[in-house]
Amino acid sequence: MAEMTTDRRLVAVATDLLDAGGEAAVTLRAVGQAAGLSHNAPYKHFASRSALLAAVATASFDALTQDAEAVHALDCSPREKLLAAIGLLAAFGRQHPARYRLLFHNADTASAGGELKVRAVGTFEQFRLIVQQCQEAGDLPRMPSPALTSLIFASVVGLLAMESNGQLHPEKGLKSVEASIELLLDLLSPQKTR
Amino acid sequence: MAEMTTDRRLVAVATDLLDAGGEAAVTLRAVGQAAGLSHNAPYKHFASRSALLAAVATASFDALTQDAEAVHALDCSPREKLLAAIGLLAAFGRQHPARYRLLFHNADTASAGGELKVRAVGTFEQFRLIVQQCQEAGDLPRMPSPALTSLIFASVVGLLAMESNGQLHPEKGLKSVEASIELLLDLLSPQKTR
DNA sequence: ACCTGAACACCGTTCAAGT
DNA sequence: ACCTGAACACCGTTCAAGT
Repeated sequence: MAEMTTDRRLVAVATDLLDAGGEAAVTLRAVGQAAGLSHNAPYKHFASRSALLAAVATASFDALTQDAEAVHALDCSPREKLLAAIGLLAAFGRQHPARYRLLFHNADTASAGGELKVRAVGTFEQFRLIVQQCQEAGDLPRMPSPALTSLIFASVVGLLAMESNGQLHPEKGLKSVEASIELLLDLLSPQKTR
Repeated sequence: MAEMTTDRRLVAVATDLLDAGGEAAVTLRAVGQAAGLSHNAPYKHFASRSALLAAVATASFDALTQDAEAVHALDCSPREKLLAAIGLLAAFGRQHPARYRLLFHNADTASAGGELKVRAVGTFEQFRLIVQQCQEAGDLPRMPSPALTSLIFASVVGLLAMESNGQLHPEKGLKSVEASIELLLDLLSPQKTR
């Protein structure tokens, strides 16, 4: 921890600022100061503020992928794995809303390519492997796993967006993210016995 | 058109700037100038930049609701209505990505209440009415319509987010937003005969 | 009631130096 | 190679005036 390249420290500091105060709080001046450097030092490691945020996103996708891999390695039923992986994403979105937005609802992230895109695909791939296991166990319909995974993944992303937007009103019959996803999985299940 | 209160003109100008150049382009100086006023005039009508953007969001939810009402009044099958309403949302997200983000993925919009929240609920309600018709026609499972609507609505929102993020790769077997939604509706359909 | 202009404290970014 | 400090052109916001 103590021995960290300046690049990594800048990314870590920017991540903390993002989590603590939202995207507006990630100013290069604040990043520099928190890293014990001048307001200008970030430019020696990143081409721009956007590039720094892209590095934050890349690292976050990586962390998310690692967590999903850990879930994949868990010794439990595929359906439980899938729910755990979804819970992972939900927890991330709730605990770090600004960072979650950077990963899934940001224009710059969207138009980025290279390393960032590769890492995002990696996160998705972990989910796909778990969905595939669910299919093999008969918990989800037999069909190409990428199409099914993107549908389930999108549902989670959309539900989290609605929750974060305060558009999921339990008092009006709208279920929580978790309950909605369980409902979806039940409706998709080939044996509708649950 | 020519006779417009200053409030409305400011909202219209801000909307155009948002659509044309993204959220960063909506500066109060640019808004004032485009409206033929000083950079300071917006403050006489809106408490802050956030308040102006909230007014933009409110008006956009309104327009979206009106369009959905028009679809609801269409003379076609419920399923076609639902697909048309979803197409409406998809077209909006693709044609005005920055404004779409303001409506569905913005922290300030999320924490807003009052008029803005009311309008957002109005948009959702139009979708719910159409979903309910689908249920009555036997195209969707019988269950409380709010829970089913939020699930379908969230899927659309999430798929659009993934598409906009470039995370929907057709070459990798991930279907388009429209194809994914049709897949979802087919999987949800009580009579799996389609 | 509605608008303007100057001013303040910020920002991202650039550039000429420093070690 | 890595960092600093001054400077530039922006911003949101405030405030004292103007009509």
